[in-house]
Amino acid sequence: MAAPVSNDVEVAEFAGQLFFRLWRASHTRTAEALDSIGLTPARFALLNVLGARDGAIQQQLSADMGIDPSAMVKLIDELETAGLAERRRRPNDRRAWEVTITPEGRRAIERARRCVMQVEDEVLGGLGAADRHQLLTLLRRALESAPPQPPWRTEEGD
Amino acid sequence: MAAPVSNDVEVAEFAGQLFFRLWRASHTRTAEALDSIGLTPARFALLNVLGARDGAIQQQLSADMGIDPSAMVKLIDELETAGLAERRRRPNDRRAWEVTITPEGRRAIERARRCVMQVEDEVLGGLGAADRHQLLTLLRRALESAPPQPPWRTEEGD
DNA sequence: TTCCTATCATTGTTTCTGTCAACTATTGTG
DNA sequence: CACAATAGTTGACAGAAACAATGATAGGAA
Repeated sequence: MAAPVSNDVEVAEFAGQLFFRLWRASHTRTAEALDSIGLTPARFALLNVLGARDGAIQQQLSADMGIDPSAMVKLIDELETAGLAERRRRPNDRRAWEVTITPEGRRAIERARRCVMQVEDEVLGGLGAADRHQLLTLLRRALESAPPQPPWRTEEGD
Repeated sequence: MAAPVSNDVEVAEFAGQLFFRLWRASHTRTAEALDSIGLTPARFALLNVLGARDGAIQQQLSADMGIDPSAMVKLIDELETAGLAERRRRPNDRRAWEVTITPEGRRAIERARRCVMQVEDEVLGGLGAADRHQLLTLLRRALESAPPQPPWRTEEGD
């Protein structure tokens, strides 16, 4: 068994590489933590979007998350099977399905958020509270001004 | 034709999601930019490592980059085919291959770095110089203290 | 109305990538 | 010498993602 890889910053000098390594560290741990409550990073990401965009149709959801509509189908299937979300026909347009979050889905969000915040504590643990807040602020500002993405593939939520 | 997806920060409230979205924005643009000089993000990442770890054997390189040894084989093959790197047997241990960067490889690094820095200007363009420096500093510090990764899969360099 | 086109969701297909196990060659060790 | 360990390589396999095709519905034009 090989020794764990060190997070060598010296060779990861570009922002993109830093983003990737931090995302990877966060993603792995998040996947492990969410697994205990039957979620995946992608499912949690969708639940999170539903928490703010409840009742949106699938097209809007896939656009919001930046994933392919066909990937959204599978994701919603998973949530529906788990009883965390439901489809219902949009009254005025029977082509579209509005996706709503169930009460159990809301409870799952709360549990999942605690998991994810704990992971975030681990990943960003080396930073003090002020630095951490500053980092989050800068990340959000950078993202706001970053060039928009093409209508995209599958998102790995966290 | 679907409209470009907005980088909606409101629903991406966790650090992992922000890392992912910023990495994705950076990665796509970097791939496009590097394509014009026959490179990929992964090849560039390896070239970059070779610039600092010239003469290292493949095992060390794959550990440094956090990718599988078998993935490293293919990556080096690509660089060798392009004349940017070379394998040579380690004198004392004929099992191991030392990987060295060629002069052309060094020139490729320079060209590639200009491409990548230009992309970084686009992605982080919304931040002022001071904020940008601050962000990079915080990212490096976070990565240094983040929990080490298991001996991992393929890295998407930038 | 009827026809044509566009939209929403879904399915299936194809392609690609990473993961893993096996294999060769070489080294070190009892 | 026999045996285990290491470096690299190969090929098979599984999973994911992108894309095209389909069915159902809506809206507009003749």
